[in-house]
Amino acid sequence: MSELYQRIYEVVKLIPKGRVMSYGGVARQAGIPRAPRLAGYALFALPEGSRVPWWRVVNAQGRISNASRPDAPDIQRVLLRAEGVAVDEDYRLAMRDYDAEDLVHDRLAAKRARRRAP
DNA sequence: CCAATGACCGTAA
DNA sequence: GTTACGGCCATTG
Repeated sequence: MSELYQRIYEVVKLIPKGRVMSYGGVARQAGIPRAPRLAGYALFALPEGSRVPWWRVVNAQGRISNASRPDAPDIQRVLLRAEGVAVDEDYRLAMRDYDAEDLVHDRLAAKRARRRAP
């Protein structure tokens, strides 16, 4: 597994329950601003029993676009709704309310600061 | 090595 | 609010 994938997984793990992030946002916070598609690859490559909350990642339009399997969008919607995220019948949600990029950015900054001066 | 591929993004209309 | 298009870049064949 590449080091890049690990960075992506670390970011996704920081998304709190009931919040989401775009693929581009994940890529940015992982330090690969021009490779949002890579986030998709990384999630596609996730093993079955992984603890990475992949369902909290949607596209920048606030829409579930998961084509890994035909029924994947429905699975993802069920998981999100179970956390209190309102997803409509067209698999869309309000990014304005749920985007956690700033939050994750702060958590990463705090983590880096702590590592620098424990 | 080159070409195709894709859980995408930003901008433009 | 939408959809369409060009660009991105690591992975795959």
